[in-house]
Amino acid sequence: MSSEADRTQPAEIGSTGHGNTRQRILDIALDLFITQGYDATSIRQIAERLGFSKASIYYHFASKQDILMALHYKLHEVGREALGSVQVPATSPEAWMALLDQLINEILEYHDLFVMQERNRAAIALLHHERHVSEHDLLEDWFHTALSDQDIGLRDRVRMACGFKAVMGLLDLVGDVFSEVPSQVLADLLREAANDLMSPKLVESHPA
Amino acid sequence: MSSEADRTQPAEIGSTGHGNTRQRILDIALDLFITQGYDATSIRQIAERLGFSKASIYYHFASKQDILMALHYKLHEVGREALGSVQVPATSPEAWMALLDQLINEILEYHDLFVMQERNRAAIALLHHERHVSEHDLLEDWFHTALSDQDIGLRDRVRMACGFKAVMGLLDLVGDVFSEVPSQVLADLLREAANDLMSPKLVESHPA
DNA sequence: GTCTATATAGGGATAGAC
DNA sequence: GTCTATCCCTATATAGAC
Repeated sequence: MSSEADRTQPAEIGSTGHGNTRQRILDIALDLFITQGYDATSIRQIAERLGFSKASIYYHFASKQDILMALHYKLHEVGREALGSVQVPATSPEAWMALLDQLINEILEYHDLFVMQERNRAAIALLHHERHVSEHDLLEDWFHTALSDQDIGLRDRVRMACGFKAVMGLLDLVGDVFSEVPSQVLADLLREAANDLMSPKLVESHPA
Repeated sequence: MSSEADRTQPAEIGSTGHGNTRQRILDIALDLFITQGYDATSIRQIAERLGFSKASIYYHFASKQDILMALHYKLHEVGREALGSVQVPATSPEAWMALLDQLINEILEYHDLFVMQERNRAAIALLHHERHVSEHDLLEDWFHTALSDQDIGLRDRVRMACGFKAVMGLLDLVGDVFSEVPSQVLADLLREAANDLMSPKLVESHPA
């Protein structure tokens, strides 16, 4: 999919043992960006955890923003991949449910990246603004756009939004409130709930 | 409820016209903290919008954190108020729905404060840590705690969580995706959806 | 209550040795 | 690839005049 490096699949399994320093930096940064936020995290802090000096970071990344960029870009890849199959926004709750189904898988697999994204909206918005990154293959933006479709009845749109936010919201709760629950069990219950939401009990206020 | 000042009700209506500078600072800060984030917002920026110099801010607030604190504290008040009626966590989806009902009202009324809170989690966590603020009368924390109740069946807990997250999530969407929809219409559709979620179509996996 | 000026600290980033 | 040393800038916060 990308141009050269395809060692970017399972994220962080160091090949031999000397480990990819670049990847270690990304792992540490991901953790700190989640717990402290991007702005409150200094290069010094990252270097400290790494066991190296501050300057050494700049051999692997041109700037602090570049680290954020790299993490953010991974989600772009995930988005492009997941959205590869569907192009046109889903205009029915049923089709929407199929998308939520996929989304749940992605969220479970790339949990930390999603959380990081959500907790650093401001910093990432700046990134987009300053570096002219296209946002159209980001999962969250795609869903947002789809929800803006005025051709869908308002009642359906609200329910679709609820389903979407319920799924995204479980992000915080897994590992906290639901830490004792296996992901797959949680995912199934979530799917069931979303499904109920997407097929309302009775219908009357539908337009046309 | 508090000790002395009770001019804190509708938030920002300046009494005469000279306006409460302190309140103007809070309004500006609230806006900037939402759009740029707490860390990325400088005192200089706030002062600039105010038309005053940087130092003048420090006459009204002891520190930048104090500004965040004041905003955060308002949500505490809201929480205490709203939670005054209920003490024991709601152990049934029906009781939970009643709480969501209240929550929707609070969110609509204090929309910006809620958004600010959500977008500056890290900074506010620091606040709690360094200043030993009790979190127990914050709406979001209260709901979180309630959801951890192991006595509630897992299936119900998940649905309660979904309802909660759906309600909280509509926060971002109002004014964006649903900007053309009157709040009350949106609120009603939201209530309807949450209600469906809280009373599943068929039940069998309930424990005891 | 608001100003100017300043103290102090820490951050991002670069230069150049090893 | 990593180090030490350093530059430069901006930020929070304070002192003291008005």
